[in-house]
Amino acid sequence: MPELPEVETIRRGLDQFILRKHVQTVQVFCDKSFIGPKEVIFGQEIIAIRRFGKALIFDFSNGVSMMVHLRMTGQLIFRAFGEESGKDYREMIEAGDFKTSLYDEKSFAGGHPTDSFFSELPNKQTRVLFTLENGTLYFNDQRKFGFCKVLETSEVMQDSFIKKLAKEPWQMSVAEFSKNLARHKNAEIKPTILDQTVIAGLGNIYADEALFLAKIHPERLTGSLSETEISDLLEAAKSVMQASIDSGGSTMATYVKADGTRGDYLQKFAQVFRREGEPCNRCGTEIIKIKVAGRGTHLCPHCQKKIL
DNA sequence: TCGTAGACTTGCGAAG
DNA sequence: ATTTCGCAAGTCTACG
Repeated sequence: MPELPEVETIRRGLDQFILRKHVQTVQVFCDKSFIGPKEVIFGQEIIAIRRFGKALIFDFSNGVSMMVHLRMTGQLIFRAFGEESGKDYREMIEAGDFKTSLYDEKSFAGGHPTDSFFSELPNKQTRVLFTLENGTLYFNDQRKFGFCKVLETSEVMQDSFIKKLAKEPWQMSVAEFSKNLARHKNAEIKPTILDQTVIAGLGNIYADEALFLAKIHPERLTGSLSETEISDLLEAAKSVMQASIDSGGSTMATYVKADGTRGDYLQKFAQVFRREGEPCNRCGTEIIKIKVAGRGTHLCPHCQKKIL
């Protein structure tokens, strides 16, 4: 799931609920999903929740940190004590009380949208359960690609993933983006911008959306982009991700409004992603879906020409 | 060094 | 209706 905007939304939500709270216990249901000793965070206060690209870092009061990466299907769900069934939460959502906020006073959910957002927890997909002072945080993951990893706070920046991560589009100059792109001159532009060491935060959805906005065909060779196109692409990456963050947490807010139907965010905001067969909002041409570097890829064949 | 295919893992929905 | 199969919002590794 979660690309940068969703992870940032989760970070903000967790700030509301669990910052300054103490971890009482940690239960690990799947060994693969929790790396390192869990005991070192027992009793510790969460003093910060940071984000680097799509990764979250929880800092504890004893100089220990925990990295959480949701990969494709991870979720983080907080429920205050007594809200474990999730029933009231769903009723509230269905009643339409959910406006722009992603959460009420008692619950929060973010990540890959599934029924786990409002059904009873823990469930079959719960990999790790954190008991805090005020409620329970569930790390759920349909597949087991995501993970929690305990490490020293001082070692966070040396982590193999964090260390290689490029800047996020808001911090990156056109010159730096251009330089990073130049390392992949002969690769197609789409896989190049999915590379987190080139630019941080884009995943399959926002890569397609950014390329559409910048009017660049995903199979164009990276080295063929003009300076203007590179600049437009960087702007587009900022724009599509910022819009998603500003929408107040796309995945959650719109998912629940759709009464359990998946992809309402996409119906509402996406210009190309999962819109194959539908008309381009810009020119009316039918959006197509192709495969680029092994990934499903959506584009408007009129707005995004392969050859200039 | 660079580039792509495969692996990891589970469940869903389309296809037959 | 039941079974099969391709595919999925991510990243690392292996191999040419």
